[in-house]
Amino acid sequence: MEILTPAEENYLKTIFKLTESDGGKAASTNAIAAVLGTAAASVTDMLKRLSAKGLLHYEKHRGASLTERGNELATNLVRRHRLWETFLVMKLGFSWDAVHDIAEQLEHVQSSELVERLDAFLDRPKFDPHGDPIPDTKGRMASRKQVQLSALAVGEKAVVVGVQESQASFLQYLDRVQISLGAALQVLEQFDYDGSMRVAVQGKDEYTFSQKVCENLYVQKTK
Amino acid sequence: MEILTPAEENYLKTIFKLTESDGGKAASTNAIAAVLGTAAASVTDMLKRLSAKGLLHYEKHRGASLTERGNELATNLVRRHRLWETFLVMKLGFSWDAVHDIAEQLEHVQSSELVERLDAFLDRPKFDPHGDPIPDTKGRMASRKQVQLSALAVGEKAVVVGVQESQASFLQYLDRVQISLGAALQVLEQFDYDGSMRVAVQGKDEYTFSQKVCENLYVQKTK
DNA sequence: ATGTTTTTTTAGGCTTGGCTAAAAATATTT
DNA sequence: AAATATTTTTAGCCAAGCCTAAAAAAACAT
Repeated sequence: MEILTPAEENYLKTIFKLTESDGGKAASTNAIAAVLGTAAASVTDMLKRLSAKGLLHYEKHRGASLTERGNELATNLVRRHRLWETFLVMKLGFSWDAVHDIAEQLEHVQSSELVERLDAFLDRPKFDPHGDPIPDTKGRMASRKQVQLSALAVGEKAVVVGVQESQASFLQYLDRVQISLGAALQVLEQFDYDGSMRVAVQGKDEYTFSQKVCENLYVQKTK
Repeated sequence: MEILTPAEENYLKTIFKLTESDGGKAASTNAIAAVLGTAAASVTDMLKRLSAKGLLHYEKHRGASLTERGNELATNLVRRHRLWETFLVMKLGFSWDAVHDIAEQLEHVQSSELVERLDAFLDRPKFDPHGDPIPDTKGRMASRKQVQLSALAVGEKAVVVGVQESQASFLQYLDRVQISLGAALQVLEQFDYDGSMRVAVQGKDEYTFSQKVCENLYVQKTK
């Protein structure tokens, strides 16, 4: 496992995201520069260096795409980022939209044992607080895109697809309020004061769920 | 709050430790170089830069000592380091001697809100797993030097001076086994298998304490 | 007090990861 | 297909943080 600098890791991550969101096409110099907020010339420089290290394929004027090794490292970085975001929200009580910048720093801490223990501490979550899947040690991840119930706006409809923490007491509570995997929900009202929500379950019953419940429930939006 | 690079922070921390352990005398160039593992010439360089930033007093051939501002920043870094070490041991289950290198990285993450929330999450601990005091936001810290009971060797004697987590259930347990603040202990036997210890309490009763108990009990060594 | 040893500083270089300005290659228009 | 516009690369520069080798200052010994 070669060790990369934070800057190198950020390039890999950026190229990873760009190629992913653009169906596997090579990432262009300008696009990378735009994401990282650097000059295009700096990108060209770095692409040469990373290419020499075997982490990406690069040909002049032709953009960059990750090698298998580069992909592995980038996926692992995404894993670290999403685990830290989960930690910040679930354990430290940050709101899910305030954690990105801190996770950007934490993701560069080098220690595979730390990541492994953090994963275990969080009960091996499959999704981060934004609903993005967390890759496992081998880079595999769920493909489903889900969000916390608490992230929905009034009026939105969704289907329950999972829970973050699956303690018996929480599952019993869900049973009590008629919620099971696949249950259809619609947000009727939101109370900023304590983060609770009034929600229609299966189009008939209405319940008010506390913030804690809303954050533990994962849903997929529907129309 | 100016932002320092990790390298700058490390210099401040080193000078902080050196002047502290040497009764306030200025830290010498060579001593700093030895701690950081860098060349003396590099230290001279950096001392000039930090002096220009007003973080330390530096005169040629006369060593360096922190200004008030430098002291503040260094103390805050120590706070962050010790909080992260506490997190790694108490929450992630690292052994207390394996956390230093990881904390060295985590301490450089820039976010005062993160540190504040981490502190709260850990129940505002006063000492880290090595028994060193954790400075509070204003830089104040306990002066007592204490260690976890689990850090003692067979035969060593000590006096109970505090607990890490002070939930009612733990305090009740202590009551049950005759332990209160100031109780005299002597380690009679240690079981590597599960980290438990047989301990003499007040020179008369003997109890076997689980690893969890031994890690939650803070003691001061006696002869 | 003078010479020797140790410590510290200066001088000059190197790498990383940035920058700008100009040149070259590629894409797009007409 | 030629002209124009855009993208990318090259060339040259910079700061941070490190290095080595040599010079200078301070400390120690005789």
